[in-house]
Amino acid sequence: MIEVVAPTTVAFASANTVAEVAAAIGDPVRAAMLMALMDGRARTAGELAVLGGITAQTASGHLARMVEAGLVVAEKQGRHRYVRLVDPAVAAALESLMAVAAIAPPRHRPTGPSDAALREARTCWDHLAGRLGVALADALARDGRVVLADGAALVTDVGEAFFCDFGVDLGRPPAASRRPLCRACLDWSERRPHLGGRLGAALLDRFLELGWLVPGPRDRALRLTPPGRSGFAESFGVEVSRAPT
Amino acid sequence: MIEVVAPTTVAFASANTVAEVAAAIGDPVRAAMLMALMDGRARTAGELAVLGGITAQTASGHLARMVEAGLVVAEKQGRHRYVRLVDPAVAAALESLMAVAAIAPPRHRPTGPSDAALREARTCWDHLAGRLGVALADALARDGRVVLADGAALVTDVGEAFFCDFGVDLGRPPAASRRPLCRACLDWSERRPHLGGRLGAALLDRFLELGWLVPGPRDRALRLTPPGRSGFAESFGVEVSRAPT
DNA sequence: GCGATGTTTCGGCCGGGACCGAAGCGTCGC
DNA sequence: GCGACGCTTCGGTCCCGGCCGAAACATCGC
Repeated sequence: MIEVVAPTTVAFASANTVAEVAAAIGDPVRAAMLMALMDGRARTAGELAVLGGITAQTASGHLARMVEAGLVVAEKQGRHRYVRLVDPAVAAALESLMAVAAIAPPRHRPTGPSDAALREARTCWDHLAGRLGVALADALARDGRVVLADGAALVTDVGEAFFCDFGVDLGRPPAASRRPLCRACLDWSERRPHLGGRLGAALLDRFLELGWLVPGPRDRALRLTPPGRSGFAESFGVEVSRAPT
Repeated sequence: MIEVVAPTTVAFASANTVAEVAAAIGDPVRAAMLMALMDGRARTAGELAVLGGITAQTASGHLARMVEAGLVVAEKQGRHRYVRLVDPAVAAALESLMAVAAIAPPRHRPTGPSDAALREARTCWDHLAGRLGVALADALARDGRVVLADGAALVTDVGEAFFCDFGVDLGRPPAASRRPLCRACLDWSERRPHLGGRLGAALLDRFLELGWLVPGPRDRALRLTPPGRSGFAESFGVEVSRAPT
C-alpha cells in the first residue's frame, strides 16, 4: 500500500494569504508608506504619494493594493482620503520584519538621513523605541522597577509606586498582585527589548506631556528636548550621549 | 526662505530592506517553504521543492533568494543541502504576518486539508500553538499557575511548584523572585495568546516525552494521542473536543 | 571510472505589476 | 456656476521575476 501525496502545494493553505500580505509589504514604496503610518496616525493619499516619491495615480494603486491585503483602511473626509493601519498587529508585523532586516544582511545598508534619528528615539505604535527606549528599559530594570526576561516584562511593587509618583496612570489597580502590564517589544535597531504595553504607552504620553520629547513632523522620530535630557538623567538615571557612533 | 524637500523617497532608509525581506516572503511557494521550516528543523532543498510543488531548479532559485534576503541559511552535507531559518526572529516575523493575514480578509480563505490540523495543535518554533496551546494557556491562567496580561506572561509560585511536579525543568531557580520566564505569543489562528519562552518550550518537550503529542511527518501539525487527551484533561483540566466547528 | 542522485546554472517564455500621461469624477472655495 | 484641488480610472510601456527544459556540476555507492 502506497500512500499517495498530492504533488501540488497544499501543505499550508494559509501560506497563500501570508504570501499576499508579505507581497503587499514587499515593495519599497509601500513599505515606506506603511512605516510612515506606524505611529497609528492617518495620512492622506497625497501625503503618502510625495513621501514615496511617486505620482498620485501610482500611489492610488499602491493604496488600493494595501487595502485589498487588509493592511490599511481608508476613509474619505471631504476631498481627502485618510489612510491608516488597520490594526496594531500590522505595526507589530512591520517591527518584526525590521528586526529580521536588521540582523540579516551585513551588506550595503545605506543608512539614510533620518535613519539616525529613528535609531535614536522613535514611536513604536504608541510607545517609545530606539536607543532611548532600550536605555530606559535597561535603567528601569537596573533599578528594580521592572523585571525583563524572555521577552516579557513585569512591574514590581517598587516600580508601581515609582510610576505613580512620576505621574503615569496605570489604569485600574491590579486585581492580581503580580500582573505584568507591560510588554517587552523587541527593538529592531537595537536588538534588545524596550517597554511596550499599557506601561510603555503611558510613559510615552507622560514624556510628551512633560515636553521631554517632541514628535517629528513627518516620520516617527522623536526629538529629545533639553528638559528631557536632564529629566531622563534625574528621574531615570539615563544619560543620553549627544551623538552616538 | 523656502525649505527644499527632496522629492524622492528618502524618508526611511531601512524601508528598502524591510521591503526586500517582505518581498522574499511574499511568494506563495516561498511562504510555504518558510512555514514548513518554522519548527526550527532543517530540510533539504529537494524536500522543499516537492513541498512547494515545483521543480528542483525553481526551488533552487527561491532558496537562493531567501538566503540573499537573510531569511534562511543553507549548509551542504554531502550531496544534500540543508536549509533552516536563520534565526527565531524569522519565525516570529512569519507568525506576526500570519496574525495580520488572519484578521485581515473575511474574503475567500480556502482552508486546505492540513489547515484544520494546524489550527488544532502545532509547534510555534519550539512551543505549542493552536487551539490546544491557547486552551492550555487559558487553563493555566484560570488555575492561577501563570498570569497573562498585555502580551506578557508570568509564572506564579504555585505554578512553579506545579510545573516542577509535572516534570518540566525550568532551569536555574529564579534569581529574582518574580521572573517571568514565559512569553505570551499571539496565536495567528486563535488571535489569543499561548505560552512561549522557556516554559513553553519545556512544556512541549515534556508533552512529546510523555507521548501526549506526536509531531506530524511533513508539517508543524501535532497529533493528540489518547493518553494525551486524558492527560490534558486530568493534569490541566483541558478538555479537547473531538472535532471543532 | 561509471551511473544514479541531488543541486545548480543557463536560456527562453510569459505574466504580473510598477510606472506615468491623460482624462474623468467628486469636493471645496469663491 | 466655475476653477482649483485631491484622487481615481484608463491605456500603454517596460521590466522584473517565476517557471520550466536542458545541461552542467558535485557527491555517493559500486
